[in-house]
Amino acid sequence: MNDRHEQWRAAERLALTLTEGGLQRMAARTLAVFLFTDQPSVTAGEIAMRLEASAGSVSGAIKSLLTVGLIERLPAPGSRREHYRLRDDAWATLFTSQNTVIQAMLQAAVAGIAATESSDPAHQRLAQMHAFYEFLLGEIPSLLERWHQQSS
Amino acid sequence: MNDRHEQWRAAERLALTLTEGGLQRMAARTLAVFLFTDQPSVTAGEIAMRLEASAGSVSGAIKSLLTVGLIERLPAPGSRREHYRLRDDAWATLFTSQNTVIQAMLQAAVAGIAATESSDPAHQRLAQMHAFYEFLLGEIPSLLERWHQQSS
DNA sequence: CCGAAATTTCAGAAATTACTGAAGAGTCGG
DNA sequence: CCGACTCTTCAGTAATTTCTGAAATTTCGG
Repeated sequence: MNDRHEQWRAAERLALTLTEGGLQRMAARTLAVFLFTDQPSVTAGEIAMRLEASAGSVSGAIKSLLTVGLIERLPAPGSRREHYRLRDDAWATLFTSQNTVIQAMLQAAVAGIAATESSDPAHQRLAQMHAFYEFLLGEIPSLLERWHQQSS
Repeated sequence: MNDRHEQWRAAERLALTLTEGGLQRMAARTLAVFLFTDQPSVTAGEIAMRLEASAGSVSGAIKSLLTVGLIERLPAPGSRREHYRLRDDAWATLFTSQNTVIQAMLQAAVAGIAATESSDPAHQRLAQMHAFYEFLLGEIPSLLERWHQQSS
């Protein structure tokens, strides 16, 4: 039930799901390593070995995960290698970053509304779209607040 | 302010945003046409002309939009061509379809938890992940309910 | 400061994904 | 039913994305 092989299968499957969710392939696999490792932190070299991937692609993946805030660089524990680990609020962060798309949709709707006459059917459709994404965006803060309350 | 060219620029920009959100390129551009057209319904041929794309790629895009429920085929008005239009609840549908990823994440977390001992740090991380996505999934029904109440 | 170990960068290769064009299937008017 | 018109399917191609490998850079121990 807890053999390494089974864990590894689960990790690869999760990586595929993360890819569905918009992460790049190698970034997703790297994130899976951060999740499933039995150590408190990992180095780029360990990830490369684990995934049988080149140091270069791992470097790129780590960079992108750092950028979106899913992992963090640890204060060097005297070693030459950089240590990284999954951030505590990684999932909420991932969720939030995906919501930037919502803002973009909202702005696109605004632009479309401005470019159409109110008599144009397109105007109506864009207004509906705008209403939905505005609603959605408004719900997110309280949603995250409820989460933080519940998890603390 | 309401010239066709400006509208078209807005449509192309929205298509790009939709692509960010996970739609395929041509499906996104097709959806933009459904939004910005000044007619109540459009045919595949009109879309192909508008996008300067092949009939084949438009056919594929329409098929995928039908599958996720963003557009609908209209009862044929006596013409030989099929007419399609954006569905009323398209945006809520799009939102919901994106949430299938959340369910997949949840299941991935469950699988990981089952594959690790509780003493393993990975077990803790997976439990946190599970908690977040379970929370998220639980919030969605009431969220959509509030939307339907507000929009009606 | 120098050398070793690790990471980052980047050009090229590989793989994946998306589009086209043509052939085939379906459908409606006559 | 036949013929014309439209849509769909699919194999091949084009384009994009992603990975690798090697060189350059950074960092730390000595």
